Amino acid sequence: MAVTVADVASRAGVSTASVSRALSGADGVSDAVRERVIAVAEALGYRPNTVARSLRTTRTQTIGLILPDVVNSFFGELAWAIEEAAHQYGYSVILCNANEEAERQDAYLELMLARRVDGLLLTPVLGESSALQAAARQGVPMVLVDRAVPKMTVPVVRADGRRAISRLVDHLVDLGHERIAVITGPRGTLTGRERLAAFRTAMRARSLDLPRELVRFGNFQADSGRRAATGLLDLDEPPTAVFAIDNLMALGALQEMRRRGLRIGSDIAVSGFDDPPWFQLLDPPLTTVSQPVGRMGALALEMLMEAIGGGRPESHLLDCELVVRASCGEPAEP
Amino acid sequence: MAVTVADVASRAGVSTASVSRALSGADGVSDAVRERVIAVAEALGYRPNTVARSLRTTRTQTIGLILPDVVNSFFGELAWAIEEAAHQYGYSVILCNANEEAERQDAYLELMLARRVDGLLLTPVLGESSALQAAARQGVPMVLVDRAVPKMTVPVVRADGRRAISRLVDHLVDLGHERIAVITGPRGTLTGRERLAAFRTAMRARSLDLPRELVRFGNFQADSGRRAATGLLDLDEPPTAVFAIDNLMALGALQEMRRRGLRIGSDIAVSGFDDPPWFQLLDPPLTTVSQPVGRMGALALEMLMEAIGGGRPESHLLDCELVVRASCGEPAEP
DNA sequence: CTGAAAGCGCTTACAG
DNA sequence: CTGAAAGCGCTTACAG
Repeated sequence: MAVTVADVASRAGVSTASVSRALSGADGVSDAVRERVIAVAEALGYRPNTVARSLRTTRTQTIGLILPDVVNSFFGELAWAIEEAAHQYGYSVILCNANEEAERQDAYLELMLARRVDGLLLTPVLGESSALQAAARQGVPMVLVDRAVPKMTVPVVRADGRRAISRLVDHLVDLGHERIAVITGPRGTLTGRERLAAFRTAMRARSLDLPRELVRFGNFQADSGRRAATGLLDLDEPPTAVFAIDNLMALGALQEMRRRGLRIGSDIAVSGFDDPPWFQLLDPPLTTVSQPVGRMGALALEMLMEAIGGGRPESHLLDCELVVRASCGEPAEP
Repeated sequence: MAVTVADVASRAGVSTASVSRALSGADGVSDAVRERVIAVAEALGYRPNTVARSLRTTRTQTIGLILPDVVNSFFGELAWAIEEAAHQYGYSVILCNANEEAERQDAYLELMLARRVDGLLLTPVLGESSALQAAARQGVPMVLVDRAVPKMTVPVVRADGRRAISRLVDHLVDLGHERIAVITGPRGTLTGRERLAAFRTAMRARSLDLPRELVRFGNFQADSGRRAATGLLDLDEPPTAVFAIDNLMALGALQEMRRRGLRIGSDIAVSGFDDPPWFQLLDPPLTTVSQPVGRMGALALEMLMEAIGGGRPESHLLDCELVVRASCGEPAEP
């Protein structure tokens, strides 16, 4: 039913080889033939079948993107930055939401491999993943984003929050806070551990204590932020400032504080991580550690292109930025 | 390099036909052969090449999703609802962001067709689209989401805001507002026209005037909301309430109001459209007309499955809900 | 420059 | 139940 190279060839009175060459822009065809073929293809409404092409060339011009939680605006933004960059390179992206479940991630990984994607971009979920190890061992071009996996040699692009977190602690301390709590990610995650460690280091640098009860472990989702805030606020001596290490846990914590009638910025200082557009719309606007999401996405894609081309891209660590707004007690902008 | 059916066949001592049958679960193979083939496939790490399968079966188990603006959280949420539903049906989704540009939409459409997606889900951008018309004429299974195209017979799933908008106007009027402004979408869009018309009808039902200067046309993006708010607030007699018909324009309007130091809910009433998670986090939480995004996505996918199966799914119009919070002057919940 | 032919890895009538 | 063979629509050595 659909028009094929054969149709174009017979109508143009040439071989399918010439049609293929003419249409692909390869040389080895006379201008006369090329023009005729192009005209005929146009007239017939020929649309190359990329499935057939892929079978022949073993390239699909498609990459797989597996993200752990797309409700999290950080990953939402990341997905679109990647999609945009991919199209720039002539690649399409198939995307999947692992929902922080290892089995789901692995199932999608298998699916991507069966679909013969040219490369894989993923933010691995917590836990062992045999599929991931296998794919890496097979040499599937792959780049990790935002999360590294302990003993894997796969290149990864991540953001380093240390500098910004240290500046955040300075900011809080300068505003008079000493009892500062942190809501971090699961113990098993590098992201959670690193940000917690950075926070702890920064506190120590200011000679401040970080007692056990002020460290709460969430799971990067809003509900856990709510629960963590509950625990903190119910303390005999609650913190005067709270730092949540992702935007969803910050959101949950804020909801709980609001529910209790606390005024952010005066009754309690709050700072988040990531910088979704609505952070600045909150009252007061939220002070936060912002990751360069767009650059991470674009860079991840470039690295993947390099890997697909047979190279061995290096890992990258980008710097985060402290965005000071009013939620820790600063005067709001006019 | 990768393991193929032929490899499995020779190792199992059967034909490729038997391998295919055994692995696909088709009948026409003895249990003995089936078991042997499965074991061998497993041992060899055989992963079927879906590209080859697709070429043969002319089914790709892939759908294309073209959205106009993924920064808009409505479409972000929609994308993920669709992705989720698609995977339930064993389909993968290739997604593209048309960025509200007709040429980009058409380029992606061509790409999807070349990739031989089994079906297409899209929210058409404003303006003529020959590619869209052509695809529809060719009978490509297709379902429109959120936006209909005037003379096209393609099935569409949309949300009807009329009832909720009428309730919103009642709500505002009951709170004493009479000078109510609306920030609507581009004149050319059905969405914009419909919501404006519904608003106008509701105002008339309450015997209220809607003077020209209180109707502002944006483009569904935050900046235009900001500009519209500027125009409204600069009026000699500014409105006491503003209704923005999408979440981004509401966001922009709120930013401008905040910039001017207006207190939402007391100095000015604001209501939005859609219901991203952070609407309830604003101070005060935003009253809004909420669309059933998840249901729209799931339904769109079901309709597309029907179309792919050769059916002619009917269009659907879902109802919106008015979510009353405090941004129009109601007391906040405890 | 041009074409005949092989082959990418599957699935599926067609025989037996 | 089983297999030999054709064919999906391309691209690309290989000859000429």
